[in-house]
Amino acid sequence: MRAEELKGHLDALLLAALEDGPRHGYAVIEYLRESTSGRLDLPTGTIYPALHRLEEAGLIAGSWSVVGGRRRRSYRLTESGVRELAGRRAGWREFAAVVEAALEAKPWPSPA
Amino acid sequence: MRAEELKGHLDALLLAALEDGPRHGYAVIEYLRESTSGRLDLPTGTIYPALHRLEEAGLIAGSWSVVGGRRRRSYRLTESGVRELAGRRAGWREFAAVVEAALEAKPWPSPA
DNA sequence: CCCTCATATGTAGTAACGCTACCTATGAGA
DNA sequence: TCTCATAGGTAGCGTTACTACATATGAGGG
Repeated sequence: MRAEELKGHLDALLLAALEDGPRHGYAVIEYLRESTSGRLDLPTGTIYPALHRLEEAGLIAGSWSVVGGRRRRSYRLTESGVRELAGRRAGWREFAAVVEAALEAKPWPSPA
Repeated sequence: MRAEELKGHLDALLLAALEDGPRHGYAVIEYLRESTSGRLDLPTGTIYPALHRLEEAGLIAGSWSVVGGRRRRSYRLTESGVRELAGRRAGWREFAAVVEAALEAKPWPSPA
């Protein structure tokens, strides 16, 4: 699946990916791929700028480290990020409900 | 709710709004507002260009008429539009499933 | 008669954001 | 040596919903 239609929802997924502890960008990609059974495979050109945006917004905090000779930037949720994630989750449910209402506002909603 | 987060999904809603018969732009706005209990109130600057796009793409077909002294452009789904709508509905379900998987995937199941 | 509102359609310009394509660098394994 | 997986990054593009504005008619109130 392309992340094209993710517009406006990617941030929520990134925050969720950091909810159970810090991860670096590459690991976030793998996490999202695995947690969606391979259906969501984001390109690095999508992930890294998005993480920078979230850091700039103060929702996540990054720190450099070196593991196995490779430098990593690990991100953790800030307090603000935790609140934002909660709001995003609620926002998603609201959004999904609205789309489903509009999409399925049909006299035959369920198979007889 | 703003349609900002609709990016990539608005077309599906517009096609769905025309599924049970032709409507003109203004009526589409009202339909979407009512079918979502007022939660989705789209500005005309969003609707009209979007309808033009869909017509250009051959998914809907428009025709002018005059009702009560006011000109209207009514749109109906083309065959291509009907197929597109089916695909969009399937696409939505897939998309929603992916987002929910990523949003709710927890390595540590919440049941305490 | 005038003014405002609801109806009805439209455009111009802007901003957001995920994309493609590309670049750099290290460690492991063939 | 060569390629792949790992790890980070940027530049520029295309799409798309937005704000703000413009036009026009009919109905209703003052």
